This record gives sequence, C-alpha cells and structure tokens, in this order.
Amino acid sequence: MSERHEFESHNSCQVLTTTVAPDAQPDVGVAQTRVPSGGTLWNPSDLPDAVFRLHSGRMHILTVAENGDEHIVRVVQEGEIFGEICFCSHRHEPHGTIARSIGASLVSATNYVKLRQELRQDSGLADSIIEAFCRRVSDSEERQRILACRDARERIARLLIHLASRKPAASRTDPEGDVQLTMTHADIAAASALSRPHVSVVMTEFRDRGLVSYDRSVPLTVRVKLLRSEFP
Amino acid sequence: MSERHEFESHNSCQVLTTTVAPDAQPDVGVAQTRVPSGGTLWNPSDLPDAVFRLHSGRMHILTVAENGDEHIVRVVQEGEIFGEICFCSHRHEPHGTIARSIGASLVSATNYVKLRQELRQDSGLADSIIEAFCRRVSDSEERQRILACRDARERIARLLIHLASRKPAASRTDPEGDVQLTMTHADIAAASALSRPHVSVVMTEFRDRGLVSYDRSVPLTVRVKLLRSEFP
DNA sequence: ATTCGTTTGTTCGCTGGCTAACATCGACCT
DNA sequence: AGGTCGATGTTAGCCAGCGAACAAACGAAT
Repeated sequence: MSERHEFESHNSCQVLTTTVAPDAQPDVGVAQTRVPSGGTLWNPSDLPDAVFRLHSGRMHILTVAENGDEHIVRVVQEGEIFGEICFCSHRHEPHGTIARSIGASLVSATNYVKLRQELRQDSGLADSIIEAFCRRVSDSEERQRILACRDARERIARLLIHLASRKPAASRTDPEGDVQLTMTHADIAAASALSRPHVSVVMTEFRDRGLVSYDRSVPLTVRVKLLRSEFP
Repeated sequence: MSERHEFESHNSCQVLTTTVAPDAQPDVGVAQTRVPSGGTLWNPSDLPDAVFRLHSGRMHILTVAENGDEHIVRVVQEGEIFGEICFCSHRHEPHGTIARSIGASLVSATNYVKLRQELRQDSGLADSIIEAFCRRVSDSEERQRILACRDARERIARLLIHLASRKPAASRTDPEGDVQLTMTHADIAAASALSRPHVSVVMTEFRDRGLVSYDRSVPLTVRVKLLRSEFP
C-alpha cells in the first residue's frame, strides 16, 4: 500500500481500530486462536498491522491512562471485524490500546494486505465494511446534533432516544417499543456533556412524567415513543 | 447487492452522499459531463443510484428546507468522489439533497454496481474510499469532543484549531503555521453551538490577545501554534 | 449618493446548569 | 450484624452564556 497520506495526527487512520463489520461472513478454514478470559489480544506497544474477526466471545478495546484509569473505546461482539489498520505514515508506531477478552474468545487473525486481497474477492466483505463505516459516521453525526442542543432536557431525551434506537432489534423484545439501557446517571452525564447532579434532576423529572422508568436496582427503561412525541 | 440491512432510518446509508475519496486517480477514457455554473447535478427527487467524480470545478451539496432555507452539507473539491450510494432498503427513495455547481464543473458519472466492480479491480480506489471514511469519522469524533467542552473560550479555540488543521497543506503556505479561514462569527456560532453575540465577544478577546487576527474585510487568520499553547 | 443587507461590536437582565456538599439507598462483602 | 462502596437524590449559591436589542461599519446594488 502506498504511503501517500500524511495525516496531521494518528487519529484519522486509527478509526478502523474500532470500526466493525457486523455481518461479515465467518471465514471457513482459517486458523482460529483462543483467547482466555481476561487475556489480551494486543497491547499498547504492538504495531497496528493486524485485523481480527471475533468468532465467539466478547472483546473490549480500551485505553489505559498513566494513572491506570481505563476507558472502554468499543465493545466488539461476535461476528464483528476489528483490529488495527493504519493507512498513514504512523503505521509503524504502536497504537496505545488494549484488546481484552471478556470471557474466553475465539478469533482469527489476518493483516491488512490479506484483508485488501479478501476485499477484492469477497464483495460481501466490502459491503459489510462500507456499511459499518456508514453506521459509524451516522452515529457520530447524530451525537454531534445531540451535543448541539442547548437545553439539558432535550439533550438527555435525544441521547436516550438515540441510544435506544441503536440497540439491535434482537434485544428489543418489548411490544410497546420500550428499550432497556444499562447505564448510570454518570454515564449519561458523560455522554451528554452535562453534570451528573443535573442529569439526576432531569431523570427524576422524566420518571415523574412517565417518560422513563428506573429505580435503584431496577434498570433504566426508555419509553421511546413517549419521548419522541415530547421531543419532536 | 444484497438487501440484508434494514436501517432504522435512511441516515446510516446516506453517509456516502458526502463522503469523498480525495486522492482517487482520475478515470481515463470515461465520458465527462459539463455542468454549467449554478447548474444542478441532481435534485431532491432523484434516486440515490449515482456516483460522481469531480474532475474540475466545485460543487455544493445542500438541503433545502420548506421555507427555502438552504444548508450546505458539504463542499466537494476537485478530484473528489461524491454522490449518492445507498445500501439499505430505502435505496429506491429520493434523497432530498441538491448538488449545485459553483462555477462550471466537469464530472464523470457511474453507479454503485460499477463502483463496486471498480473497487475489486482498483485497489487504490479502495484505499481512497477507506481513507476518506477514516478522515470523516475522525473529523466527526473530534467535533464531538469540541462540543463536549463546557467553556466557550475553549470550545471556540478548539474549533478554530480543528478547522485550521483540516485545511489541506496546499492552502497553508504561511511559514508561521498561521491558517486563514473564511467564515463569519455566525458560522462559528453554528459550528460550536454558541450564540453569535458570545462568539463575537470571545473572538474580540482572542484578537486582543493576538491569538487570531481579523477585521471587517480582512479575513480571519488563526495563529494555530499560539492557540495550541494556550489551550493544550 | 443613497439604500439596503450583512457582518460585527456591545450592553443588560435573566436563567439554566455548574460546583460543592451532603444525605440516602441498596448491594455486596466478611 | 456492621462496614464499605457506588449510585442516586437534593439543595444552595454563583456565574457563564443566552436572548433581545441596538449601533456601527462595510459592500453591493441602484
């Protein structure tokens, strides 16, 4: 691959690290590696030259700050493609993330040269990757719109609607269209760029108005239709 | 192409509309169409089945609200790929945007079936498209980070740095690293989700502190290094 | 020159959300 | 049981930024 591109930073090409192709076909006849529970598939010092497919299990991609704080960048589900591909001149620098297996996982590995060959043969793979990108960009742009709201109520409402809509249909069995989310007020605060106390205030108000329901030890349920009608 | 994916909305697959592959090789021997100044390449009622390459000129992709308000979604530069590709079940619905030529433009057209064929033959094209996606996601995520800043000064500073960094190196001839941007305070306000008056206040302050320079009829110059040192 | 529209500068009162601080609840451990 | 820890509820004071409103400066059109 050529080195035509000199990105200002490594960010632009790090994107694929966390881009997934949800519906790519599982490879047949490719060697699979077993990662034990809590094991790492790569470390911050590894070079970004590998692409993986998760056949079973679950992986967290996370950054570790100097003080040891961990931040989960992405959760990889079964069947997804993930890994480190780098298109810029920083390709030969380590990437700084960790891929940790939650439970035992089965993965197969390849590299970007092979991936590109596969891309040319398997048009379904290309579709999957392009779709994954489209989803990712669409998600990111929606979050921008949410953060651009100046009203806290609206910001939280839109965030909840967005998160609920993004949940795969399989996990949304409720006939009313209600969706369960497992996140704390602090998580909502972080995602909406609001303070945690104010999130609690607004959420309490939403609960009183019947837009959401939750309690200590009762998970958050979002009444999507109601929220949508109140925040058009 | 299969119709495996049923997106919740049209948004996820509309992304390619405005995704560009900046460094794709110009086609050789492909028929080129001339679009006169102010002419449209597509209209809101057209179906999203075409992909274009802009050989020369400039195009605006914009939405038109009911009241006639226009909103520029993207500016397409020479050499970029753009158009309407749709991977979901909404493929046969019109897309609602207009592509208008700013000055006379020269474009060549294809469709997504051909594009995918080309993808399999021309690995450089795949690189370009993947890189374009990576840039786009990276940009979008940076904007999220900017909007998440609670302090107006920091928000504007980061936005200016971001916009300056995104400008192609060719247009940044200044040895000091200063970058010129052509946008009004209202534009900055829209991009940073702040009120226009407050943007003016902060910008005046920045100018007094020498972080930027501008005046009526003098374009905005961003002193990137200075800004970076003040807002780490 | 005059008019018009657009961009920028500036002020003022108001309020929404922040910070800080603390209380309460429930789960989990031992 | 008690103790610990994280999540949630709640309040008080403060201030950054909003909205509204207006003035000034400039360009373009007539």
